[in-house]
Amino acid sequence: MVVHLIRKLQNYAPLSEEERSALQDLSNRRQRVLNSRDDVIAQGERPGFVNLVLEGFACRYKILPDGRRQILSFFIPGDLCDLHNEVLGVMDHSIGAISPLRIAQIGSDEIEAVMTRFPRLSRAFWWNELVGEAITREWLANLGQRTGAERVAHLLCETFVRMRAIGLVDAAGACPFPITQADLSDALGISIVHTNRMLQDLRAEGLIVLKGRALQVDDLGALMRLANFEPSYLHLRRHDGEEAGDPAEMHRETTA
Amino acid sequence: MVVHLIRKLQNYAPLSEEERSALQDLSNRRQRVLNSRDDVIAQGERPGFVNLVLEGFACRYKILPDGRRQILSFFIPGDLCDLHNEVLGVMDHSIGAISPLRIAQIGSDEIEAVMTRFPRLSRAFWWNELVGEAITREWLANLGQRTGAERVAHLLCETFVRMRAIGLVDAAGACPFPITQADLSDALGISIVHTNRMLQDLRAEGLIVLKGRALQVDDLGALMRLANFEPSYLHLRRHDGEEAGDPAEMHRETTA
DNA sequence: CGAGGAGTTGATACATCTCAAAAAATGTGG
DNA sequence: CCACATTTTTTGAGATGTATCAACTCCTCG
Repeated sequence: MVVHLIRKLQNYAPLSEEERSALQDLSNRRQRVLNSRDDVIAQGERPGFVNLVLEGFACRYKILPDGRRQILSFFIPGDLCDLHNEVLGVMDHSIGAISPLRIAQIGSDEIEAVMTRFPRLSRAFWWNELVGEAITREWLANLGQRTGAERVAHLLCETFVRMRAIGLVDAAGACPFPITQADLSDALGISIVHTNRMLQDLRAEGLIVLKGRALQVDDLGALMRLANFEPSYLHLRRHDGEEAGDPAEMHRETTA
Repeated sequence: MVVHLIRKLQNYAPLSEEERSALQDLSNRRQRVLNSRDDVIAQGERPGFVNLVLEGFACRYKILPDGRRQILSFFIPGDLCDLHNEVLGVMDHSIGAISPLRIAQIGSDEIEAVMTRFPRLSRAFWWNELVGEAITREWLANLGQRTGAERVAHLLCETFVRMRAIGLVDAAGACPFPITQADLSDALGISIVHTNRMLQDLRAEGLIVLKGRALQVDDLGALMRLANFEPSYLHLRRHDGEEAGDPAEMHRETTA
């Protein structure tokens, strides 16, 4: 659904009908469906396309020489991967599907054309890229400074807020969350067992319900406090965080 | 010294005399000198300039709500900070001087003009940005997957190789290294005490000599092996790493 | 209904942290 | 160039967060 991308970009600037349909076009031309754990593109390959996540979760990850895996970021619907990576030539990391995944493969030239035609869209893409970098920096702080419990809580906050921003949190305060505990631990730099225990602590305190590939946040404020989560790095419009908020509001936009 | 920037960019593409003097120009207009620990720009401020490090080390860092500090990257001579950060508006992190520092402050418009006039230089700047992001990703893997000893070794490898690439490693295999152990530990996510002990292990094994704000690497191969250091993410020309190499080679370029 | 993936549990080991203080290096003003 | 103040590095010892190993249970899905 390109609507997720549109919702996200509108955090930066409102888009015209024309701009929105240009995005719709881009995403309709060439699509690809993958299973969980399939690679969108692997370390060592040359990027041919810009990938737009339409449905499902993906991740950027890196395998160390000795086999350890670090997940570098999660992609949720509306996320754009590797807008500029062709400049480097060879991928120094991989992109893989976390869940069943549908993506649009967009040629660099097609993106280029749209960006030339719609300068505001071009700036919105830029903004989007920079927010991605800000998230990576926050992850660095997460791994470097926070305890296991904080890391887990922080990642849940981040993902939940990002999902909310694209309208994927429902009225009950729940959203799809297909990330396994093994994936979480590779993202957070802690063991699976420890991840499991930290999640149970969060459950025991009544902050979250996490089961069946879905995450429900019952007390976002408390979760944010526990994590030292300060959402400004996401550069979204709403920085409140007091309560999960009125989910109805998230549906205000046209559903493309 | 703009020569460091030039050397670095020439890892991507050779630059003409004209292009090099354009860079020289950029860096001569407006300069600024700071003491250790001064901020170049602080979290919350709006970036006004692109900063080019001419002499000394700086770092990008982030202060968590509860005061903990994470260093996100180190800047060495020739590094360009925040080529595009004006898009985000407000800095979500700070840039501070690690050592006495001299920087050039370049207006976005001046950079813009040069990039328009010299497309190859423009692509070189791009490449430079992307290498910066690749380094950040590697740091994530470093914090998430490596042990304390490996982290220390890895950061030393990275810094040493980057210094070598801009010609700042001397014939004895030594380079300036003004980073304190406290800084190292904030970058690596381990305590000062542990950092100290890991450094001593490296010394005891005869891999490095680190004292008086200088780092000498005596066995780069062994250090790289210990760290699981795989330099391809730096996207430099020489990926050997067998021995510190012939430093004379690094002086082949004109000294601007 | 069976199989493999995902989640959970308990027990033990160890890497790393914390606290506290000394030693060494560095900078500064007289 | 010395004396003092400050920062940085080093050391020791005890506390603890997290990893590891191994087993078991519970899902999910074909």
